[in-house]
Amino acid sequence: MVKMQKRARSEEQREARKRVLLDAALEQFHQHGYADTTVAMITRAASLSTGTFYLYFQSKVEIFSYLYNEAIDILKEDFQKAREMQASGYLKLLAIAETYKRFYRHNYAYFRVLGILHINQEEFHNSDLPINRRIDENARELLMNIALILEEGMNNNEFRELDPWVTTTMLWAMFDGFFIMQERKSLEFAGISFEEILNQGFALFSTSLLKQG
Amino acid sequence: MVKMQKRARSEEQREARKRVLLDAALEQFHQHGYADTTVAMITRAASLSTGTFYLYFQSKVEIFSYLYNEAIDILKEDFQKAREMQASGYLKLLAIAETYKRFYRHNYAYFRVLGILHINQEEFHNSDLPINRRIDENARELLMNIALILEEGMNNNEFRELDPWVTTTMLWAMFDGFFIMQERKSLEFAGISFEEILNQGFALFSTSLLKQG
Amino acid sequence: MVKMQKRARSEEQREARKRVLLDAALEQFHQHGYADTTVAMITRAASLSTGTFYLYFQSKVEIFSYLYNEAIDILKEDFQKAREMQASGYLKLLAIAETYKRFYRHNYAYFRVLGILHINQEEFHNSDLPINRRIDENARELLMNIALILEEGMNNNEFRELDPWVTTTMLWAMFDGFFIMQERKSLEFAGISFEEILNQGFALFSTSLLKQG
Amino acid sequence: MVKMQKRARSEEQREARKRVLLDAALEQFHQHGYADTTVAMITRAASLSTGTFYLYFQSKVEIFSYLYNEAIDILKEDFQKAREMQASGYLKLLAIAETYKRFYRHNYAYFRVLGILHINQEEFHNSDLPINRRIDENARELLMNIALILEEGMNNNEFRELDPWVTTTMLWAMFDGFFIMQERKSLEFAGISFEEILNQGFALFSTSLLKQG
DNA sequence: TATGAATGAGTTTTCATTCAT
DNA sequence: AATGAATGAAAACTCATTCAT
Repeated sequence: MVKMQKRARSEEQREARKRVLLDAALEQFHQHGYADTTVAMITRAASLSTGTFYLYFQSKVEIFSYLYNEAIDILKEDFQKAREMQASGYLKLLAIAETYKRFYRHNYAYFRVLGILHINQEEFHNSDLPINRRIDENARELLMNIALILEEGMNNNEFRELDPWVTTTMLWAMFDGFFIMQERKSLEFAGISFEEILNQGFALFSTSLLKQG
Repeated sequence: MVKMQKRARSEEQREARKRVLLDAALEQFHQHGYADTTVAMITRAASLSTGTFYLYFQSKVEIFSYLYNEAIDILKEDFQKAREMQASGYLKLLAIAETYKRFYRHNYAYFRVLGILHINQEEFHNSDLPINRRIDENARELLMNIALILEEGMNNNEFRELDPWVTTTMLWAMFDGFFIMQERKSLEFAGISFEEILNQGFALFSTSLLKQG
Repeated sequence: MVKMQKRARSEEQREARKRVLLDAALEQFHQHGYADTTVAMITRAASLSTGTFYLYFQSKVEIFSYLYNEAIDILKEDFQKAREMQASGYLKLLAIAETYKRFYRHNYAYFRVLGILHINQEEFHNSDLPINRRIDENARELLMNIALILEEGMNNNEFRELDPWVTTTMLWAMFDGFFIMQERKSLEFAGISFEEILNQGFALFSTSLLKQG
Repeated sequence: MVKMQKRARSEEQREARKRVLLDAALEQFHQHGYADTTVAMITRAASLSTGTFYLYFQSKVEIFSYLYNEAIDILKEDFQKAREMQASGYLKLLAIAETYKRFYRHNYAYFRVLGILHINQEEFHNSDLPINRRIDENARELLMNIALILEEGMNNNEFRELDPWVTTTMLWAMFDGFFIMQERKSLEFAGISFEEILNQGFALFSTSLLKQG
């Protein structure tokens, strides 16, 4: 019993430490990008030693993957809420768009993590971490929310008949594209705000989707 | 047609040698990605010495930028043709989509270069090469073709009234997203082909754009 | 006295390791000169890895600067003793000359470091290390000993009235010249020993300085 | 006969080219120091090609050696004049000092070459060029002028009896020291002008040398 | 468990010199 | 003889990861 508790406490501590490192990493990646963030920078920010890092994470890539996964978690939760709303498919999609905007405004560091992943892809391809499988799964679940909204809308005759999964993927790709544009400051350069482009994208997407104009 | 000598004396030969290096680099980047391609790998593939590389290019980033620029050139040429077609706006956009598919099928190495840029963004932000300005200009010209098609279509009452530049940017972002997806094998993972997603994207885009459903 | 462990944890051990590197560097610079000594050579001689070097010193220039500073330290200590002697100015200067000879005989590696600095000046001008400021200060203190001996001798009517600082500088320049000559083997070539020239120099200098011939 | 002339003319041309390269090199070394001057910089300044350089000089070291030798030539000529003056030994030495000052003022680029040699010694030690032997010989001749003045003065009972060659070497070392100091800006730092230190050095030297104070 | 010292592979770039033209 | 393109060795330094303490 006592032992159990001890274990529990230390497990708790372990999680707390992990959290500290994750937060520090998030901040550093946000500030300096992936390549220019060293493990030492993360641990310094977390007031821990370099070696400790490897007690909690296997590698620099791994901690990044965790953050990426968390980013998806954040989105997923809201996507789920959108899906479960009592409303038309159109409004649900609108809610998804809003979720994106919120995410951009209130979780900018996580938002950047999503962008950074694309930007340092190569590094991640080579790593074969279990977390990566979880990410894929998680991303699938995230997207499933959209796919279901689409499917439902089609069944309700609200949306046109399309392959829901292909359409979802396309939508997701579109968002990725927006992230990339934002990340490489192309939007800034073109004098277009992130929200503007997002709005436009959604407008086009939903217009096209709706059975009746 | 230029006979490859041991020394490139004429301007023509010089260009030929540059070409050899560019081709070698294209192949290496295609095979191993940017970070994992060393200058030595490029010169070895070109049967030249390391030092020679720096006779023709300032740095590894620069040669990549040239390739990127060439990729845009390839697209631009066809975009321009699409724009100058005697056809409806819809068909012109279709031609643009076809161009993309062709590019993907016949210029896969260049296609990857476009993807790689996004992926190694950080590296490129810091470099302040003249070529980068040219790239920006080139990309603008490329996109201008789309913007003009859109504008024309709007004037002809074929397309709905939208901000052409925002819409173009959005379209471009969507394509970037497709590149990224392809690059990180997400499509493969989802069991969707690149062409399929591209078709879908265009279908959605044009459907939404056309005044009459 | 500090037992050499695989890891230098204490400050003391850290200093010991620094010492090992300094000694290795001293030996290598002595053997091969500055330019022809690589960091790898130093660490190999110290049985450490390249990376470790940069744990203790910022750069190759820096470790050299430290050695240079130590060379001055060695001289300074003896210069100070000479200045504090209970003796005439003449004898004090003689003691200084002796110090030089001892330095040459017993600290030849350090002696060469002094010569090498002159020889690789350019390299050092560009580096803006904190140690360099310390060196300047240290050199000033070293010379101050001579200046004070001169000043005292002038006050005592033992030496002729001259600007002590200019005279000190001149004396120091003369020594530098001897170092250089030795370094470039000119003396050897002329069939003159270092001690001989040193004696002669001091003889001339002091003769001229003394009020009464 | 015609052939002879042709030969003569081309020999002349050869010398002219060499001169152009030497002048260009002198300027470049003066401006950027030895290490930071590339062969390409020299040939560019001479409006010639890199390869041509090696038609006239064996290496970068060699051209430097030639310049060094020329610097000695310039001094030697005036030293000789000083020696041949109808005047006391003291005045002759004074003339030598004046020569030095003139050299410093009017041939500063050459002056720096003398300083640079000391500063890049290592590089020169390894090279075993014939010119180096000539330099040694030339330097010997240069110094011989001083040695002869000293010897003559001793014979005339004007100077004290000393080993002329050792004394000359010492004087030369002293000058080298002044060059070094100037080169590394130590004098500037100490607030002492080159001429001041030179005066002081000569004053001390001659005072000590003269039989009667 | 925590620490942080040690490791060492890995890569860009320069430039004196050579040599094909 | 002149050119300038080609060569390729060489070296400092970083940083993710390991491992002695």
